[in-house]
Formats: sequence, structure tokens, C-alpha cells
Amino acid sequence: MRRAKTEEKRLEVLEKGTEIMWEKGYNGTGIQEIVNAAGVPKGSFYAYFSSKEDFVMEAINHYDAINRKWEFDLLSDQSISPFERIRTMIQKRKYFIKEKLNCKRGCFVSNMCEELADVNEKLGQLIRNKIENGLIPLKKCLQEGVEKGEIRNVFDIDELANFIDNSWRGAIMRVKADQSPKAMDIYEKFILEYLLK
Amino acid sequence: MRRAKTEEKRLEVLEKGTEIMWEKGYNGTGIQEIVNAAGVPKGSFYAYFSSKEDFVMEAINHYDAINRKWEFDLLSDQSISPFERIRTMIQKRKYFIKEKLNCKRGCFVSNMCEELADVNEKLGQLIRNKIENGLIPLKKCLQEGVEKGEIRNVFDIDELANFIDNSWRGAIMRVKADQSPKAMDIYEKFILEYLLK
DNA sequence: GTCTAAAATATGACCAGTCGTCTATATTGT
DNA sequence: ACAATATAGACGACTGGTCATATTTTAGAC
Repeated sequence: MRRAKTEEKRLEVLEKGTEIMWEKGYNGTGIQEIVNAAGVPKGSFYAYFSSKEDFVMEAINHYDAINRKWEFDLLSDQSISPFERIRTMIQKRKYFIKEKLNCKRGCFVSNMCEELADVNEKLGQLIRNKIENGLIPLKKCLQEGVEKGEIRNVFDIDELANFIDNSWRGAIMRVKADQSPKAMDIYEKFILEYLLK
Repeated sequence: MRRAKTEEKRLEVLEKGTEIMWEKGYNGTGIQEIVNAAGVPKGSFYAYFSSKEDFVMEAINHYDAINRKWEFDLLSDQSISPFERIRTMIQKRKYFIKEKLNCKRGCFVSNMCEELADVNEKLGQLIRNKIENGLIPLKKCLQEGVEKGEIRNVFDIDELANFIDNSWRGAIMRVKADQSPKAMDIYEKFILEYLLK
């Protein structure tokens, strides 16, 4: 069918475009650059997406859905202890940023947040929503950890999850600045050894 | 003298321009917008700065120098205990972001880092340098705190200072996303009560 | 299966506007 | 009158977005 090919091309534009914006930012990336990278005529971009703003919203949704999937599966995996799930999550994230991203780019959602959250109400709302919802599986896992006595029972779980997530975003920002994984290694040690235990 | 007026205008362009870029980002801010805000003809911009890149480097230097000043004075103030110095620093930062910035903008250096560190070698170097040097007074203060028994003696001071700073950057990114000071309050509690003590 | 006409889709030239930058001219101070 | 500085606006390149045209797919007639 025609439909399938179109959908395929659309996805390629979405993914290539996300990669470029991930590196160069929203305002640093032009439509032309995206369609060139995807091998698609410029006119098609506006057949797939109604505007650049619409594009970045879809990009955020797509990026978030992929990450959410494996993190949810891992954090609710009852065959591993809660503490171990969190350790594994941090290590997988570290591996990805170090080996796949070469310590560049950081987190796409964080990048869009820094650049756009203040300046575009609709995007701010979306980003806020993604960050907030992303915490839910972590909170559940932390709660289990406290109940099993693996995690210090002194925290407000909600605050703890927020602190862990916010600090992670700070750590990978620093990884990008330094182009070194050091900040993530420090993060892992401090969260796991000095905070949770 | 002519010289003095020129210098005055130059500073106004620098400060107005920094404010705009702080909110809208590097690529989201045009030269025209800066000179309009400063009430200066466009041609003058290139009498003051050799390029937009040169401008942002000066902006980063200027912004950093101001913050470095009071933080250095505070963190090396021997009339207050080291732990109290750090608490005061966090509270002053919180006050500024909440009351002066209305929970918007975040940190100018962090913003430029997210947008440019990957993509511009020279700016990346500058930003890395600012973050790194900004840690020095904090490290000294933390060391004193450990020696006085105010701070748990289990940390590598270098790593501790990095964790505190990186996590702060993550927290204020979240403040911007939420337009709420909550992330900073959580940060303060976790660093002061659960980590250092 | 072939032909054809209508419907659907793909395309890139084009729009008005903005970008960062530079230079020819106007203004100023001596 | 001369040197130094300030300024307006032109420059080519690019921006996000549109749209008339070209191409392809589809459906019905034979």
C-alpha cells in the first residue's frame, strides 16, 4: 500500500530529525537539514507534520515512549530486588550515554526543556508531563525497596524519586560539558552508596 | 570622554543581551533583538563585539564573575561554620531564582552548556572551565567542614563537590520545567540533611 | 489484462521575513 | 581640516511555511 510507505518515511523523518535536534537543539536545526538527512523533499515534511512545533512534540513523545518502555519493564521486574533494579537502570543509562552517544547530546527531553520550557507554553506542558510521568515506576520501585528494608526508611518517596531524577539530569548535562562519563560514575556512587543505603 | 560612554553602552548591550539569551537561548536570540533592547543601533554591536560567538563568551564571563564573587566570599567566610556557609549559599541561590527570576531561565551557564557545549568547541571549553573553577571554593569549604566534624567523613571531597554542583544544575532545570521552586527545596533537604550530615 | 480519467500524493520553486555580518557614509572630538 | 568613531542599511544566506504543478495510484469500462 501507499499508506505503509508514507508511514515508513514519516518515521524516518521523525527519527533522523530527533537525532539532529538532540545534538543541535530546536532553534539550531532547520527543516531543510532534517529532510536532507532523511532523503525526503521539503514539501513532504509538512505532509507529515503540521509545523516545526508539532514535529518536536511528536519527537518528544517518540523518544520518551522508547525510554519509558524498558525502564518500566526493568523497574517493575519482580525477579530482581528493588535496589538492584535501580542499580541496573543507572548502569544501563550510563552504558548508553557512554558507548552509544560518546558522552554527547545528553537527554533529548532535558535539552528541549532547557531551550523551550520557558518560552513555549505548550511544549513546557508536554515536557513537564513527560518528566512527571517518568517518575511513577521509580516511585513504586523505591517504595518496594523501603518495604523490603533495602533502602533507608527516612525519605518521602515522592521527594526521593524527584531528587534522583533531577540529579541525573544534572549529571548528564555535566557529562556533555566534559565529554567524560565521570559525572555519571559519581552520581551512581552517591545515589546508591551514600543516599539510598 | 567618548571612551567612557562607549564602554557604558557596551556594558548595557552585554547585560541586556545576556538577559535575553538567558531566557530564549543562543540560537533563539537575534542580534537585532539585543540591540533593540539596549537602544543601540545594530552596527554598534560589531563595534563592541567581533561576533555573536564572541558576545556569548563575554556574556558567560560576565555572568560567571558576578556569581563567583559572592559565592567565593560566602564560602570562605571564617566567621560562619562551613556547613552553615553551604546552607546559606543554597538558600541565597533559591531566593534569587524564586524571587528574582520567578522560577524561570535557570542558570545561564547551564543553558549555554546544554545548547552549545556539544556543537562549539571553543564555547564548550569555556563552559567546562567555568564549571570546574566554580567548584574550588566549595571544595575548600567542604574540606573544612569534614575537618570540623560537621560533614560525614566518608566522601572523596572532589567527587562530593561535583555531585553537589551537578545535582543543583539538575534541580534548577526542573524548577524551570515546573515553574515551581519545589525541586530546589527537595535539593536543599537532600543535600544538607541526608547527604552531608 | 488493458486503457483511461479522476483522485491522491509528491515535489521543489517560491514567499516574506530574519539571520549574522560588513561597509560606505555620517557624525563627532581634536 | 583631519582622524576617529558611530551608524544605517545593504548583503547573501537562510528561516519556517505554502502551493501550483508533476507524478503516481486507484477505479471503472472494455
